[in-house]
Amino acid sequence: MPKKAAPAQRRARTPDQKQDRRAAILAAAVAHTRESGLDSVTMAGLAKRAGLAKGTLYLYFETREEVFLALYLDALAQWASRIEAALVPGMSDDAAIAAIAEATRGAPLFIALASRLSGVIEQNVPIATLVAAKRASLPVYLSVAGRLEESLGLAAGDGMRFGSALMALLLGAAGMDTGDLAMRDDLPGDVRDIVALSRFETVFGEGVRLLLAGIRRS
Amino acid sequence: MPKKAAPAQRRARTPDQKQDRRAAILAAAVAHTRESGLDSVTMAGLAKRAGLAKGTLYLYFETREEVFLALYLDALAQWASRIEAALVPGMSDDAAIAAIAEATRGAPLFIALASRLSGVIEQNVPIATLVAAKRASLPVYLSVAGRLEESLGLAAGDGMRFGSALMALLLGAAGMDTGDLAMRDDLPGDVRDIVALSRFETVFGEGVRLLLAGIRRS
Amino acid sequence: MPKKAAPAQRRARTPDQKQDRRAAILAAAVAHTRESGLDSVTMAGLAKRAGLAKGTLYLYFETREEVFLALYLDALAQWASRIEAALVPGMSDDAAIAAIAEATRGAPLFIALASRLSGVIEQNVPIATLVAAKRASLPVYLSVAGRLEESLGLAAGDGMRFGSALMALLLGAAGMDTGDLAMRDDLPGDVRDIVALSRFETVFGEGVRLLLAGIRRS
Amino acid sequence: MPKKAAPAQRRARTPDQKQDRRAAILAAAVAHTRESGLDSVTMAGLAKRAGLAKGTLYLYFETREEVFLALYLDALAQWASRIEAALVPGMSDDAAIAAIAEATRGAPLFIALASRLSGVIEQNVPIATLVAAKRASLPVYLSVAGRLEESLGLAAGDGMRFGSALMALLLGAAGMDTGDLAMRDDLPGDVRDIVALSRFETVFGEGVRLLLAGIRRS
DNA sequence: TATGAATGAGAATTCATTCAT
DNA sequence: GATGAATGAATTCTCATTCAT
Repeated sequence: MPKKAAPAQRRARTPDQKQDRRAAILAAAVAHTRESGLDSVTMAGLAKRAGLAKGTLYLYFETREEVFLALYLDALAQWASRIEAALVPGMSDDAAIAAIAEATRGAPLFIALASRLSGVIEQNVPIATLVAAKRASLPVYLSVAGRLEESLGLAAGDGMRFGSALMALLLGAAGMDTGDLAMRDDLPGDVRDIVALSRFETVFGEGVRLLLAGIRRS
Repeated sequence: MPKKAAPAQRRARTPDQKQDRRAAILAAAVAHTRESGLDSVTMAGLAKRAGLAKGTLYLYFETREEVFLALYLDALAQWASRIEAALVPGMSDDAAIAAIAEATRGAPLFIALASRLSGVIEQNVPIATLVAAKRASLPVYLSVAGRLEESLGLAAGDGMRFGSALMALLLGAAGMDTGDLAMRDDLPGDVRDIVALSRFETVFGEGVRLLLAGIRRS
Repeated sequence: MPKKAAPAQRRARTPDQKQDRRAAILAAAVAHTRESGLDSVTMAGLAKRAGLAKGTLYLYFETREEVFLALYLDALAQWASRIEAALVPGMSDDAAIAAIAEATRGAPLFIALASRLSGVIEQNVPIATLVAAKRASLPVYLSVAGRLEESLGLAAGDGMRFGSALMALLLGAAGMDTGDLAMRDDLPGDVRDIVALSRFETVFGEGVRLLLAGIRRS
Repeated sequence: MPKKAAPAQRRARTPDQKQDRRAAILAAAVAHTRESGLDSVTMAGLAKRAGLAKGTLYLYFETREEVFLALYLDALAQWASRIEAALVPGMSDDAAIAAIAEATRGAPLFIALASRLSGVIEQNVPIATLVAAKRASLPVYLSVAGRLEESLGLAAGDGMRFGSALMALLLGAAGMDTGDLAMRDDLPGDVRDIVALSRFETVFGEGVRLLLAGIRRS
């Protein structure tokens, strides 16, 4: 007796529907990442979470890395809008530093993705997709740079210089962060002190302060 | 099921000989990394390259990550000595910036290892080894910080503040670097320009300049 | 690093086909065991023998132990049906003893699997699978027990008591069996006699006789 | 500068000293087994525990299995003496059953070793050692058999017949035992009942009762 | 006698991707 | 468009045993 196949997911025919489904996949990825970390994202898990079959994912993204790249673009846009919202013209440097730190604190996904961007993601994505992504990200960078200039009173061009350094600092400080290590109670006190030297909060906060002072002076 | 054994490599019996063998393993790892990248290092490959049996590696390092950690400590020491040798009291800021950039350029292994330090390496190493590593690295950091202070005429304490930010910037700029991407000739011109924005040289160089100006001002 | 894939074996799409494929894997395992013993079963070997890729095995069994557990359930069912077929109401005790011994002789796989059941298999199987297996085996035990009662004229409940002891005796006698050892011609005569004391046939046969006499008397 | 080797263990020269060292190794094995189980015994662990070097072990035992075989002979002797001490002439069958069960309960090492005897140990031991072991164990079996006869009033020869079946039952019941499984609280009630059917205590106790009744009747 | 450095075979499992249906 | 069965490469670590010293 031949059995019926399991009923397939309703097909997405219109561009809007396809866009929705794409968004649903990304949402599943975000949710999974929040719970279990970026590295544990698998295509199978994503599919199940999105209520789709594994193969279907490949109708929307050519590779796993393409999912991450799309995720990155979303996260970048979000981070940018948080930063821009937090920066207001005429604010003090201290306030700006605090605002930047605060906006960044809330964007762990952005940090995780940005760290992997050049190392892994860009190596495994069709060139056309990469070109599109680069083109899509430029205006975001420019926008943040512009906002930095106007809110901090920087000279034209300094927004981008400051922004680039800021981004590097952000990634580096995140990479140096020892995470839960500082909380292990089996660490000797002196070692705990050493570990504390590379806490994200400290390194990033101090670094931003220096960068801002530097851009003012230059 | 009893296994066979077999004599092979001359045995390292004295502490000195054992130290040498350990160093030989690390040297093999460095050589392999230089050719094929850090991620492609496997214990089997390492063993073959060092002319040892796989099991022998585990007499010297408990896990693969412990190899990396040892590698990091060596690379850190080398980087530090390059930096310290390049920094001389009384040098101009521009000269210092160039010296730091130059010293770092020659230490790609250090950068690669540092990037993975907290993310992967520290998660997979016995706590005792980690403690030892942390304790071993502190004097190196302090030494670099001291050298920064004396050569750049920084106030006490500013060497460490500057150094931490410098390290973060270094890692971040390395992480942002798009590597060979900028050289692909199938990239449209506008995209190539975008990619160029995150070249390591540029980002790191500009960033160091800002940091140094900032520490001077603060 | 993306992996390649490749089409190969015809796909099992319907539940029936999947059941067939599952059975084919188990058949491969049985064949291999018969030739080389249970302990030499490897997933790689199984895959090759079944004409499948290694990964495919894991679509049907979550772990190696799950294969063994499935094998056990099959072997149990077979052993039970052999026993039940051999036991007929009204047969003499001697005939029953001979029948049980005979039925068991032909089930070396069952014995091998049963020996490992609690020691290894049950320790490495998802709890849900274990529960299902336990539930599946109960009716078999009950059926054998019932058959023992009706064919041997045992009181209600005595079938299970006798059956449990029988199973223990079976496993123990199999475990004591020295196998080929008795046939080595480099054994001194006196030692050969000692070894003969623990031959499976002897120990099991005598033991069953005692158990049966015991259950009759009790 | 050549370093001194670590001071070696004082040499055992007289037969007594050698015997002592051998005993020390076995004692280490017993201690380890009690803590972590038989399967986790490694030659390296044994050496460390006995305060010897790995190579030294091989001066006293040719293979790992030979250690187990020696362990078995000790455990057998102990179990036999417990059994014999517990069996007194004129005792009731019920008392005898209880005594046997009790004596066995306290000999988990004996059970573990006996289970592995023919399967693994005897396969990996030099034939001469095996012959010696077989010859050494016969008088023990005979002694137990004799004791069974005199304390239970069995006919000549029945002691050995009963004893063989008893041993098989013992091993089999131990092999069927599900150990900690019965205590897992994530098991459904019905499954827990099934698991309980193969508890060592129950199966062995009931089995001995049947065997004894059987030998009385035959 | 004692040491301990060196050996190396051996195996389970994951998961991105493809493509027949 | 959607499905999900099939693929197969890729890698760490253990430990009994040997033998040069």
